[in-house]
Amino acid sequence: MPRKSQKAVKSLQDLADLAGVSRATASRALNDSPMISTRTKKKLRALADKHGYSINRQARDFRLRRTSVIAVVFMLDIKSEQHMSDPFFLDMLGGIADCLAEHDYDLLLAHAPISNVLDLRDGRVIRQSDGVIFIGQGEQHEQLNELATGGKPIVVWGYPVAGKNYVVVGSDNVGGGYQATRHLLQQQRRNIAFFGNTNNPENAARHQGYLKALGEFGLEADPKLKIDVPFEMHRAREVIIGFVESGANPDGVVCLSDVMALAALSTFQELGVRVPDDVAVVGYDDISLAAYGSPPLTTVRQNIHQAGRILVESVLGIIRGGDVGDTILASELVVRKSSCAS
Amino acid sequence: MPRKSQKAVKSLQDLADLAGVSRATASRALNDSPMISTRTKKKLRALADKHGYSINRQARDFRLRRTSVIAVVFMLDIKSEQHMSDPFFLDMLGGIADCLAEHDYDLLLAHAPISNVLDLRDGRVIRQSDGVIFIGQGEQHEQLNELATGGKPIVVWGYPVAGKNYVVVGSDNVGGGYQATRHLLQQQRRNIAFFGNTNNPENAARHQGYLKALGEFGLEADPKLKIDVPFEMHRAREVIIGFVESGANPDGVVCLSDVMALAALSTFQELGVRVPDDVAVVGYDDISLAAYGSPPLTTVRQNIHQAGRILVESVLGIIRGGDVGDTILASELVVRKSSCAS
DNA sequence: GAATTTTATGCAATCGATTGCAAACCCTTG
DNA sequence: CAAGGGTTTGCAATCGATTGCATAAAATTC
Repeated sequence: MPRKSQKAVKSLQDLADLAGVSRATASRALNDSPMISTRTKKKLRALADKHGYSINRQARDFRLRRTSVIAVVFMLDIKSEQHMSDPFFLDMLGGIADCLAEHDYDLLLAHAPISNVLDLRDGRVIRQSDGVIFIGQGEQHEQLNELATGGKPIVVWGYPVAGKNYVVVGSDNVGGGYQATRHLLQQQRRNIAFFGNTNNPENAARHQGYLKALGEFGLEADPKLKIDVPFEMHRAREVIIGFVESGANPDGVVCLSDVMALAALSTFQELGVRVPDDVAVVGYDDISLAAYGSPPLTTVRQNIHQAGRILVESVLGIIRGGDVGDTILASELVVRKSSCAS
Repeated sequence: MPRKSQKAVKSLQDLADLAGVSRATASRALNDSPMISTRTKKKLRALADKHGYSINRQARDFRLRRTSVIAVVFMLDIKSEQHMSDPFFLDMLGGIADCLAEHDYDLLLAHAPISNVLDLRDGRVIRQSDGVIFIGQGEQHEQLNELATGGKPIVVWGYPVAGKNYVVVGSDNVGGGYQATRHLLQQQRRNIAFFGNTNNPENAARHQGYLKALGEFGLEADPKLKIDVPFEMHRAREVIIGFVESGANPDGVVCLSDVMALAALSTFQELGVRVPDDVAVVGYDDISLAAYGSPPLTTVRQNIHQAGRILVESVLGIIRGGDVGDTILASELVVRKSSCAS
């Protein structure tokens, strides 16, 4: 350990004084400007090291009129009651946080339910960030479109909609819904229910995949088998109980999330409906708990962690002025032995 | 909608010009300074409203030499492999985020595994925040102590240790471990295992509660029944398989988290050990999935969301210069019918 | 050695707020 | 009406960096 210096070197000025140069030179030296001689650079770097000087990012960002903050907004739909405690969100958040950290950006989390994203314009999320990542489109496609035209870099996790002018990162939801449904059909199941709210583009696409699979097997969807199950477990349970007691009798269920599927599994068993004998269940997301349900859950995996990284790369791309296009990731059916009879 | 003004009012100076006063007066008016007459205040407020002016927090914070940021560090122990995807973390994060937002603070998330918290001193977490919340003490009691003496406001979620000089918020871990164990003992179970790593104060306290309960029933702990199960599901499974195959034969298990308990449940069943007939399992945390395992999980509930809020109030209290003491929240056993025979 | 080019450094304005102190204003009152 | 007191307001420095432009120093050429 080097001897402690007389007084802390807190600002660039302190450092410059110590080196006998001006603040300007110190700044340029540390930023590796070509205007500065190698000798001076070396000297200043060494001095900075020795005295533990590190730049005041707040001051720098202030001067450069930027924030080094990316806001992340979880579009929790109040009606469908998806919680931020859905492990899906955390996986994604993890990917985002990792990638932002690598690029030296901060993460500002907004998690309150947002009834209208345009309201964000007056708040910190928009004004005090360099860009925003929205997780989910909700039913606010129009508003997102308007926000995007406001000049703030925006990227949305969801599904491309005709006429959008914001950047989308998403997974192949049609394919996911299709694979899940076909898997059930291949087991000779013919009364396949669809659990979940489809009033946002992402979920609508999965439903489209569901219809496509049914079509290939020459089936028509039974509207009674499509119900709007909330994402929250306790409320999901209530709805599913109502569904079963109303006499519905599916032999397969495609769910919009694993949490929902786990609730379904548990509720069916509670009601004496055997899984997978009477009804097979397929989930979505492949959260880590999926493998540990009983029975373990067959589900559609999206690479959420990677998705988080791509979201970040996309906003940063826009900030840098690049021409950023949409990204659609593959979905993959993960078959586990028991939630669907093999 | 009022007609758009000629040019955007972006800075205080713009607003002051518009009102025909100086920047200083505008600043004081918006901050409700007693130096300013009511008439001037009203005028400036109205003008600010009308032209959609809102203060530049970055500039203000810069001037006031503060950041309005509280950092949250999850002390993920590499060895025990607890993930941030443990729902426990998200619940707590939710409480923290809510409360910070109410106080107009930002949240900076640090989630990488931290091998030595003192390393944080050079990073943004410490330098660019007004205070830090640590979730968990890990094995770094000493380092936390040193950090706390560095003058940065710090609050730790964990369990009070003798000689600490940082503020702790935690729950009654001794009581939690005690209740869980006693519950099993009351069902005439006598070979009760303890799953999880106890090398941090929080978990050690739970183990102490476990020992206390055994003692009250005149039992001694069997060291073979205490094993170091990782928090991560897949790894937990491996360890539990090893445990059972080595001939261990507990009739009850106290786990350090629900995720671990769910892994235990599933692994036992996979191995043909019946739950709760052969072995009863108690978890910790009462995550929302706990009620939906099969069988549903008996567990110790901590009010995590509230804990998050208290953590925030505590750091802010320290920042304001208050005299902040520790907080210990109650733990409550939640008995569900099946993971332990009633 | 003087003139010219190249390279390295410094001066000072700037970003948008806050605040101590001085100055201007408005009332009373003698 | 001038002096004295209380109320409002403005001036200008400040926080810690970046950067265009001017200038100084060094290197090159004649």
